[in-house]
Amino acid sequence: MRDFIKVMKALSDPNRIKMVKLLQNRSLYVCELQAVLALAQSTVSKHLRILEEAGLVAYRKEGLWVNYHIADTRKNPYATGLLGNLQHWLEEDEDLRNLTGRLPEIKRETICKT
Amino acid sequence: MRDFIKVMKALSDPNRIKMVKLLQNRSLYVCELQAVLALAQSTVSKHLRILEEAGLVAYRKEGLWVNYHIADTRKNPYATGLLGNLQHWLEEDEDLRNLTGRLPEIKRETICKT
DNA sequence: CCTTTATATCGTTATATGGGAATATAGTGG
DNA sequence: CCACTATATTCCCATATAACGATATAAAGG
Repeated sequence: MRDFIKVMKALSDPNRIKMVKLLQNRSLYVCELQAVLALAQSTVSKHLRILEEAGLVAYRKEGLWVNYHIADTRKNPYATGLLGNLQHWLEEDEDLRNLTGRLPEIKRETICKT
Repeated sequence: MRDFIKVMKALSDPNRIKMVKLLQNRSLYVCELQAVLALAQSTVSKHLRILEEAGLVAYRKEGLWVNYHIADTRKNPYATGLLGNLQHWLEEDEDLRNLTGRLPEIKRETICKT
């Protein structure tokens, strides 16, 4: 029950849903997500932690950068189920379309270096 | 997006999850749910409203009583999907097993009449 | 119309959640 | 070790949520 609720709560927030849908296109660095979503860095970091603890995403450290991607270790069956659904759900969402459309312009090199 | 979030939020609360799982066994009156879950009547009523607005449950008025059941109208695809998943998810949950086991003893006639 | 009973809504309170600024941590390069 | 950068954590504020009691509504029967 607790694991199920973790997944449900994680996917109850629009920004976290956007993160998951974006990551289903390709893996992203924290600073890239920050740029696409126009959120404070701390906010992005916190959301990612919630998604990670729900078993929805995972990360790989690359030096100073952290690359987030959809979790492939399917330890949590509810996460697996919802991620599967989300691959076809919300495809028509206007907001999400815009974000996804801007993904190609987003590159760590041009975004993160201040 | 809004509809999706409604479903996720509705299923982010343990008592509402229990309600849905119980209703997947059989339809129940408000007072029956109140008895099984040991919650205040107003609390049960509010939870049911949230579930109903998410498209997860529906009700039928029977005189003074209101009979709630799993929604069959497929207006909300997310509700349909999650309800499908919940038919086999959480089957091992201890807490839920206990509640479901007590369902046969629960009857409107003996519970609701003060 | 009045009473009774089942359910819904309102008001209040305690806790949870999302947001950003500030600070801490970690990795990289001098 | 020091400076710099990306990310994580902490702190605080505003809002959302869940719980209950009290009250309102609705249906049934005198």
